[in-house]
Amino acid sequence: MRIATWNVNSLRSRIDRVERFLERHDIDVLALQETKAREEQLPLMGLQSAGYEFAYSGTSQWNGVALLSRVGIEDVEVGFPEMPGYGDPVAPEARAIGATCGGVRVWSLYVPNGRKVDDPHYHYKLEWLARLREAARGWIDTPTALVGDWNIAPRDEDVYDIAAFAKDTHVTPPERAAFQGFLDDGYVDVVRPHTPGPEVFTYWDYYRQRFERNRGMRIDFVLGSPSFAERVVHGFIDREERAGQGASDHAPVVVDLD
DNA sequence: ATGGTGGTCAAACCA
Repeated sequence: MRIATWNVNSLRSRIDRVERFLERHDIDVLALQETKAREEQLPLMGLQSAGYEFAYSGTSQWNGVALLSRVGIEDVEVGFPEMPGYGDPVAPEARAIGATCGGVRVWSLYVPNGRKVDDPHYHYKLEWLARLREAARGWIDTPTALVGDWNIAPRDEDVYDIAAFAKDTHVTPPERAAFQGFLDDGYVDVVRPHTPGPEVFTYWDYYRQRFERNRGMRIDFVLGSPSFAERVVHGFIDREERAGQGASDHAPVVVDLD
């Protein structure tokens, strides 16, 4: 079984790329983030005729998470839809959708963007991660994958120039500690062992030819529970998907299970 | 400190 995650930065504007990606890599389950549409706006006919079922949660033009599966999709659950108190048009959205696909629990995650250190969104991000971790502890003994855009670069080598991020989110100790918490609980970054070397990125900003210069960040991850991780035989980042006209700013991340 | 590009939806906000 082959599972992928991709921050697609608008599903409608990239539906052709999504369909080609699924076909090119023979994907069974695809977790999407930043779908940027209400469910009724989504162009699903081609995907349905290709045999994919769909679970979606998105209430505005921003964000939105989805799961596509051609190996079944059961017990769909929307996670963390609302954390009151921020009075923010973005925060009330659901940022996680989970389903059991082919016997594996997959959570498509869009971890909040903290914007600036100490911005209310930054604190919201940390709080959201703490709540996710609490829930994820309960899933550790089942085959579970927490996949998606974590908006955290866990190591210095996960950004193109750590000095350039001195005052930025994504690399602060509290964010990294939040990410490490999942590892401490037993989740495993199942892709990194298959992508050796520093500066192996999943995201490159659209500006200033960051992709062409490989000035990127590694912020998209597949964290597997032990019973998931032990089934992973391969993983890779589809860097080619970031190239050319009409690319998302994120590349898909793919894992193979036995 | 700002601005660079791209998406949504047609001004301003988000990444």
